[in-house]
Amino acid sequence: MSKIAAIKGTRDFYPEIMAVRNWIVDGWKNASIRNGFVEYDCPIFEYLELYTRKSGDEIVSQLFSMTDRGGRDLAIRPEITPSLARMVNQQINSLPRPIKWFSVPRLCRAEKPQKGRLREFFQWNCDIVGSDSILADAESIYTAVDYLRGLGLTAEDIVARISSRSMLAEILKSMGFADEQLNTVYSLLDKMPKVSPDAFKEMATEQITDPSLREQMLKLPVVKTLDDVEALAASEPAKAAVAELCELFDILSAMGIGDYCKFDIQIVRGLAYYTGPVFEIFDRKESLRAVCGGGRYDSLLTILGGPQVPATGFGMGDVVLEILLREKGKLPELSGSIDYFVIDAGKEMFDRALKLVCEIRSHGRSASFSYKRQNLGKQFKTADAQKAAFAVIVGEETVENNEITVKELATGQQQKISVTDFLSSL
RNA sequence: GUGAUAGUAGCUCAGUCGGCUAGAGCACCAGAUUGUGGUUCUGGGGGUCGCGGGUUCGAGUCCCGUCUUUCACCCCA
Repeated sequence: MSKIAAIKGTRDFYPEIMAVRNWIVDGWKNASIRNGFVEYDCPIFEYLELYTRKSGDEIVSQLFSMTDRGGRDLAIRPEITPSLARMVNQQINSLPRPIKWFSVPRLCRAEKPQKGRLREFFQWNCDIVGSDSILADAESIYTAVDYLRGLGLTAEDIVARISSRSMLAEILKSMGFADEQLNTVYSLLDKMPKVSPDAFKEMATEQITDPSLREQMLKLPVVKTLDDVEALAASEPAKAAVAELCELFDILSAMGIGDYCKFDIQIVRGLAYYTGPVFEIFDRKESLRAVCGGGRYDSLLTILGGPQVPATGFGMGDVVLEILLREKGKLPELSGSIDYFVIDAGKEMFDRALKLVCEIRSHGRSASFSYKRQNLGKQFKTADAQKAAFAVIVGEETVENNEITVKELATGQQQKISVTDFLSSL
């Protein structure tokens, strides 16, 4: 019989890797909780329409879909935000606002695997629903940076590049662009960092036929600061949008992460549903794809048949994050280990040793022992292989005066102690 | 979906011009020291050389296809 392989783009989490994953997920959960978010979850599959409603039919080729026995079209979740919107919609009138929810869903996308992108991964999501305050956007960005900063990543290591969809739209409109032309410019800006200036001009010439509009648009890549962009804001709405983004930066500075944040007009987040401030977090070298991305999406609940409710949030995947942390040497040494390994000094002491194992366990500490009756050397080897912190020897003196020998394996120091004292010290 | 890259033991790899029964290190298992490990010594298991076809007296090696890996593009919620 041939062996059956794992599906491409998926990972097996052997204990060593599982420890890393747990460490990452625990960090996400802690950061969420200390920033005032509460956890939720939902099914790993949904009606296909939940995703096509938001992203269009083209999305179907990029997710894993299936038909159930009743002929219903379903899909494994490629993201959790539509489910979040569905859940919020269902209880919209009874949930106290702002709703600050987080989740760490396992997601699947039918992608071609490459660096930082797999077909199955975990993604930390934090969302704030029911507030249109710029403070919510600030808190969303702060939470993501707070987590990364907590791992020891400095403003030298990472940067949150921030812009605003609504601001860009108002600027473009004040330049004379029509609503239906906006997506073209978004997509151009998004591609800009990947192509040469000449190639960029060529793309612009191709896609924006009106020469004066094109000339206006080509001013955008030159924009480096919010002051630059303010000079381009010709209309009142545009000025207001710039002012809002300035306020966001002021708040982020007040929160103490100003040095992690940088205005970048190129951040448009694809053609997604974003309606306001948007951001992506990168490594400073920008050799990796974004480790985190998010922004304001005020129309999603409406798209799913709910009322108009403002929302903002972000997602952070585990794949790029792990690569980044490995590169930066920020992954801790993690090893599964046990507290006590109990060794018998002879077959006739084994019952007593086994009893001690169970007593240690009932005190809430981990304990293990060898299944084979072997000499001390072998049992010590096993204790070492299992990375036990202490070895406990049960011998003649245990039978005679209820004493055991406890040896700290790292230092080699050992001492005799009564079983009673030992157990009460646990 | 497009292009490139690679695929030999659990892992990292060697394998000459196509030629005996395909190797090494690490890992794993077992022995050697009869109350002390992590760092000794000895031995062992484990491979249809990704899979399928072709060329050849003979294929890990050459050719074609296919699957998978890695990387980039498209896309990126």
